[in-house]
Amino acid sequence: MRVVIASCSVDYEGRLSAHLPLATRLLIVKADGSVLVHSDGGSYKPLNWMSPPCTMAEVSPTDDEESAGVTTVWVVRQAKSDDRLRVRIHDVHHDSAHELGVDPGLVKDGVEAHLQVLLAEHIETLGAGWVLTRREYMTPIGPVDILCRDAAGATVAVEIKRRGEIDGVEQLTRYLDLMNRDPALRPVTGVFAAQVIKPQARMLAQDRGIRCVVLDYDALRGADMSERRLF
Amino acid sequence: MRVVIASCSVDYEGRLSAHLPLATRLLIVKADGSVLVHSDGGSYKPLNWMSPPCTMAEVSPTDDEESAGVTTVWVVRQAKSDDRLRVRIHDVHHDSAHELGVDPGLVKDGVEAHLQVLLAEHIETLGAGWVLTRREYMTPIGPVDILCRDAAGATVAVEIKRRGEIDGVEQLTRYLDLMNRDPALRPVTGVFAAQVIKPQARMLAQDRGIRCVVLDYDALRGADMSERRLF
DNA sequence: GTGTTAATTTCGGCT
DNA sequence: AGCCGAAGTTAACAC
Repeated sequence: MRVVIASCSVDYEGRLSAHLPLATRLLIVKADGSVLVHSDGGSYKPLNWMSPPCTMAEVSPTDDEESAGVTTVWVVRQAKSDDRLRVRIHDVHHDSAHELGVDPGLVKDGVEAHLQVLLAEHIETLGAGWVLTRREYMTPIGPVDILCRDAAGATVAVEIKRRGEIDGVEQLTRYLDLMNRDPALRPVTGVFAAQVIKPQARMLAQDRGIRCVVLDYDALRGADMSERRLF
Repeated sequence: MRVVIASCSVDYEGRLSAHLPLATRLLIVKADGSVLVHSDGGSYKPLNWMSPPCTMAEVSPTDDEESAGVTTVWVVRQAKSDDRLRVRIHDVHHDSAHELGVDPGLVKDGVEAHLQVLLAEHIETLGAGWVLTRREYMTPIGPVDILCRDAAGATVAVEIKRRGEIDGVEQLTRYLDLMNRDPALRPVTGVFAAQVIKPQARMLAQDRGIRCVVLDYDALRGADMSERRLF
């Protein structure tokens, strides 16, 4: 990986045309030839970039560029499309290369989908005698995370979030409104399940007769592990 | 902006939990306190990050961490949510800070939206006597870029792309199918307009009775400029 | 490989 | 400020 701090202007031609006026920026050249142009702000998205597979060539500036103060030009070309990036470098403040090796990669955990699977497999967490009807129950306005029946046989719609906020309660409310217009399902009650439920969301749920359940992810996973060991 | 190359492990807790095992990576700390963790591959998306507004604090490792070889720990906290990032740094291969100044920002040009405005203002480019009905004509499956009438008064739907590829033809086909089911609009023909039209897209369009038009962006802009000067 | 959908999406435009 | 939709989206997963 090569890391460069330099004043430069950048032009991209591809799905659109884009131009970056002269300024000091961070340039990153990765091992696969991909290039990122970052400013000292914004989010993780670069101002400009070229995705792999691509090739990076360092060429001499044209006469016009040289008289404008350009010392080096990077020409980056996409291998499959005809996207191209031209980085006109003026002053270089830093330039270093580093051997990083392969990255073991990100391990994600506790994502909503995983919580959903675990809760569906242990639906009795919500109450003794509860039975799973199905996961991802499709409605015209989207899938209900879990549909199940309580001990009395009444239908319950469950909305699962890692963090319970107001928009999750709104989502569940829309599902409940819809399903309660269906004579075959009515009456349907709601459970809002999350690892953490924000006070505002809890208030709103309470106000709408929706039960809030705080999920213990480690306990659910633990129960799942020990159960799998038994069979 | 601070640029660090170091072996580190990273843990993120927030909307999800994520862990990066020990490896050498590029760490970027921007002026607003935001942090990016990049590997030597992948796309422009970092392996892990913290978006502004956030605060970054360098703290001493715990005893456990220190005995595991950790020399420094970065604790990054989101200002508004309780997202947090913990970067456990082992060996530092590079560490430098740079003053970048404000970035003038990206200038986009030739984007589809601009083409759409220009073509709408010069719809006679498609044929003498053609009249604009409206831009961004909404349908249940999305907006049709331009709806107009040809010299004979027949309705024409125009799809505009900078680069005409197959998916653009598919998109226009969906609109045409839909609109031709509406007795009030029927019959609706299609024009696929782009600065460049790929042979495969042209073949598909031809096969479906869709007319292809190559747009000359500079000519459209030129016509627009000279016209604006007149009034 | 191809298509479909989620994302710690980000980003811009509009109400 | 919030809502909606596009993005040079990217990335993971199903088929």
